[in-house]
Amino acid sequence: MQRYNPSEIEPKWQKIWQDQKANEVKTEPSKQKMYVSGMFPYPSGAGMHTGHAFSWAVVDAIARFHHQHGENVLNPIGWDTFGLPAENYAIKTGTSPAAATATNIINFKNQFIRIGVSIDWSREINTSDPSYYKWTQWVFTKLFERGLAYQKESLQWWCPVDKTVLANEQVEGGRCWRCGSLVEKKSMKQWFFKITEYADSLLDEIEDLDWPQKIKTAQINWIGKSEGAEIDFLISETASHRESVGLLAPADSLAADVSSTKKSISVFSTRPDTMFGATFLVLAPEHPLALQLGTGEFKESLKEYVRSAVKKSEIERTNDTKEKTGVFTGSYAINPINDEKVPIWVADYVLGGYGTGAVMGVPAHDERDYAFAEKFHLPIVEVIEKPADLEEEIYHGEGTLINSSEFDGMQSSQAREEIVAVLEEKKLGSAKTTYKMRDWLISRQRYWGAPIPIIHCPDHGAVAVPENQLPVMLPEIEDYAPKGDGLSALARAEEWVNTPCPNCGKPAKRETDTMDGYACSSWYLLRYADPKNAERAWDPEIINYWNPVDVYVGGDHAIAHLLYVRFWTHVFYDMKLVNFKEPVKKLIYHGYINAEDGTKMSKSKGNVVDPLDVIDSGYGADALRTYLLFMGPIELDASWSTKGVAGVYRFLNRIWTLTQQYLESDKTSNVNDQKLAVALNKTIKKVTNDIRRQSFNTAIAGLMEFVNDLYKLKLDGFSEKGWRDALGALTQMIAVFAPHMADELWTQLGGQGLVQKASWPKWDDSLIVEDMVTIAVQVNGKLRGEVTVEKHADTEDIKALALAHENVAKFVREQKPTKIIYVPGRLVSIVL
RNA sequence: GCGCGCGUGGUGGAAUUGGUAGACACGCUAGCCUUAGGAGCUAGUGCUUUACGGCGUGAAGGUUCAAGUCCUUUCGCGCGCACCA
Repeated sequence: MQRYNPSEIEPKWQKIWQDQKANEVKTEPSKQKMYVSGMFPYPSGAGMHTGHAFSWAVVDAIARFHHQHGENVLNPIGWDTFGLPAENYAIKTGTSPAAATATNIINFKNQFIRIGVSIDWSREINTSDPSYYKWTQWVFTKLFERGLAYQKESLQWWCPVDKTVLANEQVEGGRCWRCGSLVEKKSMKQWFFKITEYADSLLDEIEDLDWPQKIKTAQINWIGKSEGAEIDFLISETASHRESVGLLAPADSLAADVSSTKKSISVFSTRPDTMFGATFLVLAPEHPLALQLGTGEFKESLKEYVRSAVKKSEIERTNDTKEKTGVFTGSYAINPINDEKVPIWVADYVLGGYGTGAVMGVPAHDERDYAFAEKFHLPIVEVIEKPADLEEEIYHGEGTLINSSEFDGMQSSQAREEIVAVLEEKKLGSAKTTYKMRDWLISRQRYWGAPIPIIHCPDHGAVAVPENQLPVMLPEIEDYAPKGDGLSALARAEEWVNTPCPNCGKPAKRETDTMDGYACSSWYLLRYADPKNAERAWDPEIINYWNPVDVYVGGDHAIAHLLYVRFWTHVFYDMKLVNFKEPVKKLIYHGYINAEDGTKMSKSKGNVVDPLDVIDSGYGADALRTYLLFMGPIELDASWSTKGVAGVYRFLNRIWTLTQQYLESDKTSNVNDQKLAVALNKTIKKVTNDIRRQSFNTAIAGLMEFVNDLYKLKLDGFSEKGWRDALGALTQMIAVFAPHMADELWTQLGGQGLVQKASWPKWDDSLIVEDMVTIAVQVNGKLRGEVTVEKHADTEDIKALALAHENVAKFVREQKPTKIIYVPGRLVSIVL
């Protein structure tokens, strides 16, 4: 008997799939399409890890399942190759990032082939290939045309180690997402994408996405919409007249929307209804007016405070959240609702980057303002009636207004609108919505990225490189390292930098920053559908057939990538380049595979499981993939278990052995055919439905159960037809998880062509219900027995049978049941 | 602090709409078999009890004939955001 030997059959079938181009698909609008993709990998030198294997075990199970349903399945792959690791490696070793990337791609591609994923290799894309980044640059120029790409001087996150700026989304807990060093704030002129203009649009569509709730919530929180009002507090002349001229100098750094000519400070508040309780103003240390408001004796301490606060890292400032610090400026402002004079303070608990960088302090109804007022002995005025049973000092809920002159007695929700109306009339405020999300900072002072296609002309300013001059090729250079002067290595490629202005032909200079790698990954899901198009980024007709992606699989990038890709698609929709707003219908966000001890796999701990080692050690790719999906629900984190792989291998081996036994035996009988039919139809139904809802672990459990049944039933025998139906369907179903073995067994069983070309087995519901069904019997909610009845038995007969049951009768005794409930096919509940 | 999710055997987990809790697998125990292989096969395995039975889904209440599932309170864990006004 032939033994199950994955190391022999897996390479054999991988070659056949390659030779037959088995997974290449064409755009055929008449056919039902299915587009499934994993998040394309960054091909690192270390090779594929278990996370990749897991992602693509999921992707491939879905792809193959739909393929077997006769759908036109697109399962592409590409390489996300721009970025810091390749560049840092290049700097360290002196090889070019392009060369290192090319080697890594070959390596990764071989590894993907070895796990047997049904990828359409004709659609492979690579973001650092000029034929790809030409179109990334083209998108940039389109955004620029629409005013969605712009340059601005502002304070930005700067990674001192990688010597580049970072987007907000790339700063994790105050640290660089790549190297983990503490980031700093640096004022630089940078390129941005105006994602804030799409904040509402992105927010509106979230609800309808078939995405995990936690990702949707994370995005909603990140966008952070809050509705309220912007309110102007006039600076009191009496306190600051001596400084008035100097005070009104234009803002120099942070863009707070303070119109200095109006001599006022704007604050943002979601609670204008509490305005009568605003007893002070607080400015962020970064606020453009902060220093200028200093008067007399307060000037020095203010200067000192601002200097140290701005220097402090964001981490330091947020870590000591308990103790509030701040200084009085010596100036006052007028509360526009009651004309009260309130002191202006500067404190670092107010953030420079949110709202206007200034707040009105309402200590009675805000915990932070309360802590601040307590510490500095500022007046606390209650303006919303506190519920009687509330024990805390501060009430931040809604309620009835008090101490608010003509608004007394009004409900806060109504007062909010009326107070804003009054302010609007006085031209001292208006309703306003703010967002936590900032514009997407996309320039990087690094070499290994798509050059920003802009030429700076002395006469015309920033000019987009015309489409016929794209791509702006990355020049070959010797030294890739950034020098920390805020310029990328490209700035030193003089021949490349100096170029005529596309408008006037006069000498001009290229932009030397490159684009954030996330720009490249914001449209690749479109390019897969039309990967070879040299005329344009994509043909809308093709994209509108394949896209949006039906199922997108990944375990990372909850905010950054998954928000950016939505943003670009919304823009493309507005540009009429696609006919859908959302790029991804269903998102599967799977968990991590941890090491055997439950901790994160890491090279330094030496607990990394290399998927290729698992394959090579003899278990094979089929066992690896099946095990990864059997570990548990895919959205949960799981810990690797070597014993677990062995168990799944044993299961595959049992299928193999059973098939060989059938092929070698000549004895047939049909004693168990009926039981077999029941088990088979049940299994097909369960496995089909489980795979549909991505419950792979239970689908595999169902197949295991079926195989166990086959072993038990075969002893007495099946007919030839019984065997063929069972093994044929089993092979087709296991193909989703263990495709190599499936094709091998399918061929041995005499199947024509590849398993995936045969249509998925169907079940017959009428065959699932056995003639006799077991009904549980409960007395007062406790299980007391079981009765076996015919499937169409009469309800009254079943109830009678239940009461007659020996053990049941023992518990019922003389008592007369008050109620007998029958749940068809399941149980009888007797209530005494 | 706010938001989201989760608590089930020795372990990973199952129970799709309230209807026999613990499927399937790992581990463990016993037996059989052997061309000693990463074997294979068979049976058993929630806790407790000699048994009948009793108890069991983080804890405490509640709704119901019936609750892992629904409601209230509470404890613990994980993730995301975090002085966002």
